[in-house]
Amino acid sequence: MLSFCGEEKCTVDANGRLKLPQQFIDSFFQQDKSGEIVLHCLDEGALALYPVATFKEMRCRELQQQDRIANSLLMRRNLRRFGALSCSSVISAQGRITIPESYRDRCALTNSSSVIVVGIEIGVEIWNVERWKRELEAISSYEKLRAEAEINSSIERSTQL
Amino acid sequence: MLSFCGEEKCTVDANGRLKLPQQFIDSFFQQDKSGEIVLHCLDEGALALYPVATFKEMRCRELQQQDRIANSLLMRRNLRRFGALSCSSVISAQGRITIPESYRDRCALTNSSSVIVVGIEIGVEIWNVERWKRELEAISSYEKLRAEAEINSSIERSTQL
DNA sequence: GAATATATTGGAATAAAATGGAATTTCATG
DNA sequence: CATGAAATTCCATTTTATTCCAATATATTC
Repeated sequence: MLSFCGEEKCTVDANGRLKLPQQFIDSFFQQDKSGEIVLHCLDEGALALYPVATFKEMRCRELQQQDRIANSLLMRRNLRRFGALSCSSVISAQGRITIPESYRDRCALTNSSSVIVVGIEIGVEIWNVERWKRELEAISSYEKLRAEAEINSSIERSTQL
Repeated sequence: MLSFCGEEKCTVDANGRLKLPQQFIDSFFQQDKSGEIVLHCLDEGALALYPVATFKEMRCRELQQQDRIANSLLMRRNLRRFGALSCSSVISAQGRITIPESYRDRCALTNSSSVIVVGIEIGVEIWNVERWKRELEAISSYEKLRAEAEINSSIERSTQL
């Protein structure tokens, strides 16, 4: 069974909680028996959920350079980005997670309304319905550009032989 | 559970005291049973709170070069910056800290009004609401530039296959 | 140096919100 | 159509936040 794959519609309840689809719950518990996960707001305007180990892997290098923090604005900004926009949570016995209010606002996940939960192989992302539609379009148009560029450069190369 | 993560709204009371969110209190006591912390005014116009050990770690390298102090204006200025704009405090039994008046002024934290407490992985920062909004925008626009550059160079590379 | 006034700190009470859990409904499957 | 699982809603409990008051410490004036 593939982990963290698929796309499902869910609803955020009146208190800002989200019941995850069963398959994703299983995927998270498979990686971490405690059900502990990290919520991280992406700049694209969606909320990513990662197993704790996956997130720590992403962050470990930067956190080793503490002595440079005092004198680097760029480093402090990075700490802010990951500190402020990430928090940990535990999947409850009911399979729910609570999304902090500021994260709901940032990711346009309104209470008592539908969201899309998307598997991303190493975790899941929670998207506002409208934003997810646009993201899919962006993915598609990028692929078209890249494909076109690849074909064009191939033809150009054959004319230079 | 991740330390020093998340973003929360709090209020400074009429006497310049701030009740920290429980999760941050826990993070501080986890690092230092005494609840002793360092307050440091950042040049970005926010107030950073670090566990004492973390602050010392940030400062130790510079403080070891005492022999150079007499001959370096830059070093003396750095000593002033960290000396004058840092002080230690203890989290009270009620989970509150008192912010010195001069620090409140510098960081635009007015009494009886809301502030944002931001986790930065190694400590927390206390921001004026408006300033934090601008800081997030700065972080976000930097990310967007970086993302755009990444996409462009990726397309360029697919023409070189 | 003492008395009064002022500011500062600590703590408790009330109000609000978040959390956990159960019950009902819905959906899918046999 | 029946059964089981999952999802949603609702309610009770606990935790957290805010406000207010008392006690202590500090400063000022006489």
